[in-house]
Amino acid sequence: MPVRNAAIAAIFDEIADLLEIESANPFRIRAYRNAARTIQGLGADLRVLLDQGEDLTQIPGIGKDLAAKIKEIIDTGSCAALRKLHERVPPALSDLLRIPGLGPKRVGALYKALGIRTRKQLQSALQQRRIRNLPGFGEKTEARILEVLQADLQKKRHFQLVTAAGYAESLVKYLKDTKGVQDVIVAGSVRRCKETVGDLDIVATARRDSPVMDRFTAYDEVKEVLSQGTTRTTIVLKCGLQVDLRVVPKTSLGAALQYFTGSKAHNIAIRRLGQRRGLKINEYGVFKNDRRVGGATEKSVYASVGLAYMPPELRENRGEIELARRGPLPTLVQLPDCKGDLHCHTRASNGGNSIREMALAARAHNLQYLAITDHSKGSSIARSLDERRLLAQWQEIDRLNDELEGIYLLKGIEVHILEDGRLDLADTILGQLDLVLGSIYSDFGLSRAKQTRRIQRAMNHPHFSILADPSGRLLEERGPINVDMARVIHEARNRGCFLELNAQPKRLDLVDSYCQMAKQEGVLISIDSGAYRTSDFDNLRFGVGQARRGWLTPADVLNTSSLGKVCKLLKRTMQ
DNA sequence: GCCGTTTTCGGCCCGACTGTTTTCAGTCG
Repeated sequence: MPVRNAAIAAIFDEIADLLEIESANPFRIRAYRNAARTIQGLGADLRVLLDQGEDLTQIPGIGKDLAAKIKEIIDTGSCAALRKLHERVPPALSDLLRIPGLGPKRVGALYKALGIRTRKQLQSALQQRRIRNLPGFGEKTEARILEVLQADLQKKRHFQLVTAAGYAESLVKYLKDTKGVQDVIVAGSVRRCKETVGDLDIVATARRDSPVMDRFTAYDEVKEVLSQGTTRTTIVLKCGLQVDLRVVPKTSLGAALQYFTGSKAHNIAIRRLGQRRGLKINEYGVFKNDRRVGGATEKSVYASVGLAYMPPELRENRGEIELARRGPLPTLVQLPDCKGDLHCHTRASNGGNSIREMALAARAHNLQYLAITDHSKGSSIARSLDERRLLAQWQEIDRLNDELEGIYLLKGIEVHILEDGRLDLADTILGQLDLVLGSIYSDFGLSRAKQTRRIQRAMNHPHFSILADPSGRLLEERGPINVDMARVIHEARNRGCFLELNAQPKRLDLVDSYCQMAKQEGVLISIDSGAYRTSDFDNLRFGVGQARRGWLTPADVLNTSSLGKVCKLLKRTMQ
């Protein structure tokens, strides 16, 4: 099994953990953490980059030393520096760092003073009250850690964006209805449209006498108040979602929003830029020698370091700052740019509504065209369509196209890509459709080589239009298939076909880094709802959010085109 | 360990809250 980026990032993170417990130079630790984060978000496979002879030190945060370690890990599967570290610090200690309330100093102290290496040893020492007498520990700390261990609270859940956004929107509404409150805005990873969210960050401005913090902790859904101050309060909701509320003066709103939207890596990079200009940037504003020079708006914060306003979805320190320094940022795709939707299901297969209902709902969402793409016969999904039922569906689509104004229905299918790459409907049928989505619905576990070949063969089919659900993943349920996506994207370009970004919250598939790759290759992405019922068209906004995270502009998206142009593009010509 | 319009050394983002402390270290985001 070849070493992948995630494994390299994990090794760097472990080195950082253990160095931290050793109280090593904090900047050296940060260098490992930064590198781990960069590697994880990297669009390209490091092994492939090395094979192509690329210079890894060109990657920000990777210098001579780390480049050599990456090469060592890829070549040998392990890292001598980590092995050496293990001789001094037991590897198990990095697990103790995951326990809230325990940081490197305390984990180090527990190990040095009491020899504690595991959760089990920790729990027994806590129960024997041996920890309260260590320097820096006390009764409260002992009780809190024991509580966390017993309740298994350390398992911090991640929530799908749609779920987190739902909680956030309710809370915003509740907080806005407080005396003296002016603005309440969701920041953090929800604002950046990350596919999963660990906690909510809410920024508010309020008059000094506003009871907003008390109202926050009194919210119906609160399970626990972790900390409460005048400017910051942290709670945990009954569902387990942690929420931070920050209250700042109106003049600091921009700085606070910028600060709490993150990402952390992006902010560090921005503040470093500020530092070089002699500026101090914090959540209250931009300061030059204690004189405020910006911070009322986010735009003013970016302007202070010579950059244009940056959409939240870009703020991941994945090259957006360099991009902004070179010239104007791309104008990212927005929901109203999407003129149609090329993937939905009806009652004919496993959807919940009729074709007419889906058409009317799409029109109500300001879409001009909608492709009906029920499942084909070979899929294991109940009531999938055979040739006979498909022909009947076409007649109904024709009738509706005659009847309905303002929405045009395209005839499509979501065809099952068989294990050997064939499609499970006859060519004569496929040739009569306006578009053919190809999806993988079985044999998820094929080897990388086989899976890649399977998709390439499917795309070879002259009537194949769009690779739907490209990775097949379902968040928290099923991981992505093992496939050489860079190659798939490249081959899609050669064959004139497209990739989908399925906007269902549990899919959000294609991921942002592959969207970027597709953009670079010139492969258009179709942002589709994959709707099963009329309400699912609401999900398109999450697909657009993901596309924006992948730096896509309207020109990079297939369904921003007019109906006429889309039909032309779908009639791909083999190259 | 990385980085460079202070360029091969000497910097490296910044503040809030808690608990254990008598002024601050540790943790967190």
